[in-house]
Amino acid sequence: MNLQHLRYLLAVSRTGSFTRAAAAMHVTQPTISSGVSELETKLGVKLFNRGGRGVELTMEGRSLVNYAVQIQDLVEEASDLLSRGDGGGDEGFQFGSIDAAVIYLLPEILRAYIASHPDIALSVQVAPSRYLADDLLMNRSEFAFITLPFEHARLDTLSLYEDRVLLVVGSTHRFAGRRSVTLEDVAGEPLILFHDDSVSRRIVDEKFAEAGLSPTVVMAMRSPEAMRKLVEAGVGISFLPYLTVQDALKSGELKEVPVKGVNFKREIGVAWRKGRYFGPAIEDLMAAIVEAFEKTNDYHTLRGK
Amino acid sequence: MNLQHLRYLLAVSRTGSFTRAAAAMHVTQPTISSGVSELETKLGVKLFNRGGRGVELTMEGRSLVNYAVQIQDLVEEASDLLSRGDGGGDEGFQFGSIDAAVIYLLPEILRAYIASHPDIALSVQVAPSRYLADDLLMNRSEFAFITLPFEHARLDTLSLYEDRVLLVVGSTHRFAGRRSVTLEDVAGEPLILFHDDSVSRRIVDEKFAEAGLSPTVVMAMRSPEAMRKLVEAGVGISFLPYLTVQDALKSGELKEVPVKGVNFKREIGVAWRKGRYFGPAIEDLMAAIVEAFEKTNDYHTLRGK
DNA sequence: ATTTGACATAGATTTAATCTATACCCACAA
DNA sequence: TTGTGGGTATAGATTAAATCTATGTCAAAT
Repeated sequence: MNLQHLRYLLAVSRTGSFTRAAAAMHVTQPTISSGVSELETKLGVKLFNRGGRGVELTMEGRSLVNYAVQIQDLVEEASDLLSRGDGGGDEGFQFGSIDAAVIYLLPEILRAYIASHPDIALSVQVAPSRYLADDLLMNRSEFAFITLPFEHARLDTLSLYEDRVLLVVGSTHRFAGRRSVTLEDVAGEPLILFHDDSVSRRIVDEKFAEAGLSPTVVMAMRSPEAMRKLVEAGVGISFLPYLTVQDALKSGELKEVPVKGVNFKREIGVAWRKGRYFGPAIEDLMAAIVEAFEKTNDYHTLRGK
Repeated sequence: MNLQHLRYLLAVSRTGSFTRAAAAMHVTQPTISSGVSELETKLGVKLFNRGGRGVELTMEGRSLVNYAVQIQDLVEEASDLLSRGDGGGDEGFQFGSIDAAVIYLLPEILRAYIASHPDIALSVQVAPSRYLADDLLMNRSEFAFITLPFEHARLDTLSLYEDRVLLVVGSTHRFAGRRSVTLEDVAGEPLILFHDDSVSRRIVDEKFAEAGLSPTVVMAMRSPEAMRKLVEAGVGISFLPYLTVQDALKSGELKEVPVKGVNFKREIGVAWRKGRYFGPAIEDLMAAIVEAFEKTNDYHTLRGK
């Protein structure tokens, strides 16, 4: 398969005919015929149903067209970028992070990096893990701090930090003084949890399911800050990562209550596109990060160096 | 530029040498040389700095490598899909929607569609507009209901429905009986607004900025349902789309208060990847949608048919 | 049945990719 | 400096691929 084949495929799908596609591509009709039929042979599927009056795409043809459009767009975008001359991008880059990491894990590392790289403009995108993964896949960010485990065929991940997920209640809640509670106790309370597309939520759901319990979820949200406020206000109780509630625990606005037989954990790590080539500015930051978390060796192993 | 060129580029970037890349690709070294130099000529940029001891990527080279990896992945994914034989996908598809649309605009259309297409399994992804756009671009969904205006070079959009955005307050709030309030009045109240990556939020922010006011935003969220609950509970007041609060207004749990000189609107529409080829099952649903909103002609114009 | 508008096939021709052989370049060491 | 080794560039021959011209075949419409 090559790009020419895909161009012919698209021309035929647009025009609905080999002959008209040939005219549009400024080649002769047999050229289109053999191009398409070579594609069909290579892939082992029929792409068009030939009729006496033009052709129409098969199911498989449609699938391939949808890929071909994407591939062509990428090729065009790449050529445009480089031909225009601003293909460097030495002056800054963007990375992604879940809010917990950017608030509690990164400040010191970033401070040092910015001090030693005054000419590099950093841009941080804060969002939930699954959206950061899209940014990575679409080249909108270089790497991202996300919640693990996060399996994706095109991403490499490296775990950096393990965080406990605690049951927290408002300081006036009736659980506030308890030495511990059971999972049954928790299931009977109004719960404020992460949305069900989040890793932290999945961990909690699994435990309830194991125990055969169905908790009462009164609100599902994506922002731990908002959840913390609602728990403090007594709207419900919640499972939140230690990082996001440590200050509220110290100040006494929230109370941790151990849950018998339950020990929730989540990992925070860094993810990047497999095979991605980092420039020196980015490689420096990655080095600082993996050093801060003492994962330098793991990182080099993953990057194959 | 063709796929072979990109393969050579990647091989050189991996091995750090034309000679080793040649060995890895089972061709001779001059083949790599001419392939790379042809790429460089076509694009008008130098991709590698040649030194006496191997080569290293330039800035532009790195950019192109990052595209090349993506392009190769797509090509591979497409071939795998079709070669494996399950390239059809006639039995169902996924589309995206913001929650307001799926709750208030679509039920009747979907009911009719499912009745007439019993063998098609629909899957709906509910998320904010910007994330739905990613799903479209990455071929994870066929089309999506999003908030407009939403400009993107690779997406076509069609506006379907215009929705008013209202100031709503809890039934016991001191604004509840007022005939109208001013924007200044609103700026002094605790406000619960959408996150600042949402279209509806942007509309509101712009109006405040025009008037030179800086409102007190006590909470920013993505879920209008959660926002509605908080407004009903008296935590603050909010600007919410009519669609999402119509029931609460009728039941009296919320009150609308007109704001002098302000008339917020947002549009809901459908978006899809430019040039995307819909199968008959999808085309049927699109037809039902554009007919329900009386946009059939606009749709055909956009699709060029 | 015949005509017409299309796609398929064969063989010649042009074009592009690749190979062999050799020239050249740079860093490093004597 | 001057050779030497590891590495890339260039030329010309060769092979493979893409495309063209000419013609065959098929299916729908009349």
